[in-house]
Formats: sequence, C-alpha cells, structure tokens
Amino acid sequence: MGDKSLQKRNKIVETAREVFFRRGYRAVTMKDIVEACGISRGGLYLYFSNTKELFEAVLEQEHQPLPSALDLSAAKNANPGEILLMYLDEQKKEILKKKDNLAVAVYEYMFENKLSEYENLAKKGFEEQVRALEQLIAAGVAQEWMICESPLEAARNIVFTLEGMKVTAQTIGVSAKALDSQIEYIMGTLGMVVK
Amino acid sequence: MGDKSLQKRNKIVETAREVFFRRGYRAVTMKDIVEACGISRGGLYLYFSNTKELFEAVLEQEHQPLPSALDLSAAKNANPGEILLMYLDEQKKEILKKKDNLAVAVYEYMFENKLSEYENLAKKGFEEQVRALEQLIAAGVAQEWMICESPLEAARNIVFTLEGMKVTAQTIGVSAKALDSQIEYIMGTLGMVVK
Amino acid sequence: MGDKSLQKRNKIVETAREVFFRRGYRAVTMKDIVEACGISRGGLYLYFSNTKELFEAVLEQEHQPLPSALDLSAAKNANPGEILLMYLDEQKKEILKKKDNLAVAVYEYMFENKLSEYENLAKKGFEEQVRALEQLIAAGVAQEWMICESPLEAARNIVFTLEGMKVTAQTIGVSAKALDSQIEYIMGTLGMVVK
Amino acid sequence: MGDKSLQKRNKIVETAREVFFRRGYRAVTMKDIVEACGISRGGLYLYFSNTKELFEAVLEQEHQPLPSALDLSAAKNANPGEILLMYLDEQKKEILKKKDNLAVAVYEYMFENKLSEYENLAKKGFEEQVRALEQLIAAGVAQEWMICESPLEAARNIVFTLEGMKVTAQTIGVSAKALDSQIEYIMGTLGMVVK
DNA sequence: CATGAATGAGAGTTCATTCAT
DNA sequence: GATGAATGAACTCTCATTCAT
Repeated sequence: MGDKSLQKRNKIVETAREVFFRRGYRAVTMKDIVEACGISRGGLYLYFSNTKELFEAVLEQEHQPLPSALDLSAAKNANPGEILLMYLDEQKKEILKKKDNLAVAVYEYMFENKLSEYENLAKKGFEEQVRALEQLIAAGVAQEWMICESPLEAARNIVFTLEGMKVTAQTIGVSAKALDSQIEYIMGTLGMVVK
Repeated sequence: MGDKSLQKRNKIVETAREVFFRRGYRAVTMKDIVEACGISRGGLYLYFSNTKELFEAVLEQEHQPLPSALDLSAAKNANPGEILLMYLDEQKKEILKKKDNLAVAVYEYMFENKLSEYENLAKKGFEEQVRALEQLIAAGVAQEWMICESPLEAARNIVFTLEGMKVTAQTIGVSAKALDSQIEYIMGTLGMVVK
Repeated sequence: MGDKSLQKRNKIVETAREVFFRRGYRAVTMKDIVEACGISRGGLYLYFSNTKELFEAVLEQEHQPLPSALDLSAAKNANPGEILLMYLDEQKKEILKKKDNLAVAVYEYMFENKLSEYENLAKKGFEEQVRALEQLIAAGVAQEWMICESPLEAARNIVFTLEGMKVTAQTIGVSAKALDSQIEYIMGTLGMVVK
Repeated sequence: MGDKSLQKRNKIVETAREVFFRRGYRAVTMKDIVEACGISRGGLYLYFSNTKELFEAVLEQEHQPLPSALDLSAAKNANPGEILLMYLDEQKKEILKKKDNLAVAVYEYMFENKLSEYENLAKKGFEEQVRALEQLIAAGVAQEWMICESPLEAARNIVFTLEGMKVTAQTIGVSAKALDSQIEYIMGTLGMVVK
C-alpha cells in the first residue's frame, strides 16, 4: 500500500471512529461510513470489507497509545499509594470523558464476537491490568504503605469495580462525586487515606 | 384482549425472550420473532409494533419475580454476614447461569435507549440494591459482625463490582473460582471471614 | 334483510360518506371504514365486499334528494330569468360548501370506473340538467326575457362552466366573488342584467 | 449526475408518464414503475423516493413545451378572433387526444396535494391563461371584431368552460361535435360568427 | 348475524456488494 | 486505484379477506 493509500486509510479509520462513537457498533452501516467519509462506495471496500474489519482497525489505532499511570510506576519515585491514586483518577476521567463512549461500541462488538481475537486482546488487557495492580499493591504492602492480605484479589476487585463503573456510566450514568467516593473507599480498604 | 389472546401474547413474549437471549437486542428483527413463534407476519403486529415494544414486554415479564436474598433479611434469623454471603452467592449463580445472558440484550437496549423509561427503572433498581446492601452492612456493623466506616460506599462498591463481573462474564468470561475468590475478598474487606 | 340490519347498513353508509368526504375515494380502505364505524371487520363484509360497493351505496343515498331549483320552475310564478339566477346561486353555494367535497371522491371514482353504471347515471344527470336549462332558456326567449340563438348550446355552456368551477374549486380554489362575477356574466350573455 | 444518469432518469420519467397515463396517480406504486422500466427495485430509488416525486418530474417534463396558440398572438398578423378560434381548436384537440388523459392523474394529484407547490403552479397557469385570453378579447373589442363588456369575465368563462369540458371528457365523455358546437357558441357570445 | 384473531400477499425502503468505466 | 450506478436480498409494515367461535 502506497503512502497516499495509507493516508486515506487512516482518514477513513478516524472518521469511522467518530461514527462508531456516535452510533455504537451494531447500528453502523457501510453506507454511514461512506457518507461520513465523503468517499465512494467502492472506495471504502478497497480498504475494508465490512464494519467488523473497520471497527477492528479503529480499535487497533485506539490501543496504540495507552500510557496508563501504571506504566510509570518505576519511572517516578512516587510511593505505591500515590501511584494507585493517580491511576484511579485517570480512570475516573476516562469514565467521565464523553470520548470514552466508544465503550458502547466496544461492548456491542464484544457481545457480538464472543470468540474473536479481540476477546483475547481484551482478556490479556484485563489480566495485565490485574497483574500491574497486584504488583503495585504488593509493593505497597511490602513498603508498609498498605494493608492487604490478598493483593491479587484486591487488584481484581479494583478492575471489576472500574468495569462496573464504566458500564454503569454508559447506561444509567454516574456522577463525578460518586466516583470520588468510590476511589476513597477503595483506598480505604487498602488501609490508606485520601487527603 | 381475551383470555386466549393473552395466552398467545405470553407465548410470543416467551419465544421472543429466547430469541433476544440468543441474538442480543439490536440484531433481532420482527421477522426473526415471527419465524421463531411460527405465526404469521401480520399476526405478530397485532400484539407488538416493533422489537422495542417486544423487548420491553420481555423485560416486564422478567422483572416480575425478583426474589433476591435481600428481601428475606427480616424473615430469617440469620445474621447480616450470612445474609450478605447468601446474596453474593445468588448473584454469582446468576452471573454464571447461561440464562442471564439476556444481560447482553439488556445492555444493548440500554445503550440504544439511553433516556428511556427503562433507564429509570434500572436506575431505581441500582439504587434500591445499594440501599438494601447499605442497611444490611449498617446492621452488621451495629451488631459488631462487620467493620465498615462507610456502609454506603461499601454497598456501592459491591454493586459496581457485581456489575463489572456481569459485563466481564458477557465479554471475556469469568470463572466460578474467580467469583468465589472475589466474594471472599469482599467479605474480608468488611472484616468477615468466609469459612 | 331485517329492519335492524337495514338500520345498521344505513349507519355504515352514513359513516362511510364522512370518510370518503375526508379522504377521497381511492385512499379509503375497508379498515378505515371499520374503524370509523366502530364495527367488526367481519361485520362490514356482511354488508359490503369492497370500497367500490360502499361508495356506490353512498352515491345512491346521496342522489335521493336532489331538489334543484329547476324542478320548482313550474310551481313558482317566477320568470325564467329569476329561476335561472336562483339555480346558479344554488350551484354556487354547493360549490362553496365544504360538504360538496364528496366531489373529489366522485371524480376519483369516475376516473377509476370509466364504464360503470355510475357513468351512465352521471351522463343522464348531465343531460337532464342540460335539457332543463335548455327549456328554461327557451321559455325565457319566448317570453322575451332572454336573447339566445341556441338555447341548447347555452345550456350546455352553463353546465360545462359549472363543472369547470366545481373542479377548480376542488383543486386550486375559487372565491365567492369570482363565482358571482361569472353568474353575472352568464346572465349577461343571455341578455339579462343582475340587479 | 452524469450524462448517462440523466439519460436514465429521463427514460424513467418517460416510462412513468406512460404508467400514470394508464393508471392515474393514486393507483401507481413504485413497484409498477420498477416493473414498467425493467430496472431494479433499488435502482429506482436512486432517482426518486416516491411516486409523488416521480409524478412531479413527469409534470415538469410535461410543462416544458407549452406552446399555446396564445403565445403566437403577436407573431402572426391574424386578427384576435382568428387567434381565439385557433386556440379553442387546439384545446379541443387536447381534450379529445388520448394523450391528455394524464389529466386524470393530474386531478388525482391535485386532489391529494391541495396545498402543494403544484397548486400554485396550476393557479398561476390558470391565471395566465385568463390574462392572455382577456387581452386577446380586449384587443378584439378595441379593433371592433368582438363585442364584450367584460373581457375579464369572458376570459374566465372560457377557461372554466374548457376545464369543465376536460373533466367531463375524462368521466362521462364528450363528442367532437359537442365541442365544436360549444366553440361556435362561445364565439357567438363574443359577437363573432364561425364560418 | 357478529366478532376479531389470524393469515399472507404485497408495498415501501434500505443497504451490502459488485462491476463497468 | 477510484467511482458511483445498479442489483437484489432482506426487512418493516399494512390490509383485504377468511373463519372459528
């Protein structure tokens, strides 16, 4: 694929993201994309054969830069509690940000493609998140900042809670205040106090 | 509507439930229902005008019997900790049961109808669940079975966690073991030990 | 058909008239009639098999009392000019009356059933109208109230003009004033002056 | 729209004209057009969204060439009486010509779309026709070929009469002879004699 | 007679997908 | 590569008509 082609492909993916964000996954048609992109019907097919392919391309592009606060754990000389707090705060922002509404499309996609590669990707993502949190909490315990008998389950609990918040935000909604209280509570269960 | 009509309506709703369970919400067409029910095209329209109406009828039927363990709190002379455990166990079973896969359809429905009456229903359900758990935990604390500074946030945390488990079960899956460990962890955060 | 049946039939026809008046002929469905009458689907079919039959029944009922001013020519001792004027005035009112909007349905019916009995009925009606007017004008000429070389063509001209007004009223509309001026003009062509 | 598209569009309009001519306006379905044109279902929708749009396209095409004898009034050195006669003759031919049966569809369309733009178009057409005739008659009077006190009403009368003839032709029918006699009569009312 | 549930044909409409240019 | 006209399958929805009760 030439340079120009790649550029066009990227433009399609970006526009498609916008569409998926607005309409979810299942409701989007190739026609929608064509119209949003202002390209020809046949033109789109040169790059993507269906909305699934397109959405997967969107997800790929999406996942490129995912620099979570967790990755920075080593680089900074903050203590584990502070890092955790930063991470939860970052997640809170994601949940509240309208941008994350691609979440709806992602859910729909995952519901429809239960056995897809994306599932595995998501699974891996889930597990990595758990592992990172587990290590963080373990470190926190070792350094006596935190109290926790089972860092693994605590980590899983945080991930489940975040997932629950995310989906609740997309359906019945959540307030920033509710999220703040939850963060405080989670910190509390680990024996930490949010100032 | 005569008795027979009502019977037929119920049969349609039941069959529709099956279809929504298998295919989710968005993918289902009136034609699918017609074929699944073995009735005529026009026949279905006598009862429901579109899949939204049908799905709402399914939800209504669904919500009729919601005998959660929480309702039984007063009737039994079990202690709060035991009641909570029973409740979490019941939820675990729901999550693992294939039957609950209607969850996917419910999510899709909620994503599509963000401002529907169902949203309010769901909101109310969420809040009721939180309130019931809060009271349970408060009682547990009062009776010195549990340790918890903020029963409200603890209750919310449990509901978010359950929601997170539910959606995770529908996407990347969860094992019974993972759920058990989480239950144990949650009990632990409240100062209780699962035997 | 029993007395009660006849009563019901009449009620259907009356209601149907209302419907045809509102919607024209072609747009009306059996369902419309059923709903307007508040009877059962099968019930309607007991009396009429389709909208054509129904509309013909409406027309029949409609034509029962058609006491035009022309019929009264003998009974009154008015002069022919006055009678003509009365007739034209009556027609004017018919044209302006919303009630006559059944005209649209009649046109549609006639367009669709070019060779129907109604056509002959209408033809007869047309010719009778022409004949009556012709005699009236001839009498007017004989009594030296009017000037006209060809009473037959004058009569036909009036009927065509009225028909033209009627259809114009149903499409682009006509004002009462325009009709008045035309009446005056027609009288003028017959050598008469409208005071 | 490319050249070829335009060609196809024109072909559709022409075929549609044929269909409307045969079946009127209301009875025509998109399917009828599709079948008459021998194109695909979706293909037709590329050009027209419904029969109303299609019919309006037919009308537009229809109105392109409307070279009435009246327009030629200046160009020819015929006298007003001769021009009027030519015009009425032309109208007679239109009325008798099968081609003008699109009249039925036009009436149906106007009945259904009482307040449409076409109404205004038709209204304008009506008024233009009246004005042209009025000027012609006024000229005839000025040049002492005709006798008429109110050229405006005379003009309106002619238009109403023609409209009446047109609709009568479409319903109960008119003979060429009847039309001829009427023309002669109309000329007579203006003080002219048809040789 | 009367009812109204049920049927199924058919109209309208939208899109994924192809293909000649 | 790119275009967009064209196709046809699939879906929604409405009614005329029948028929068991």
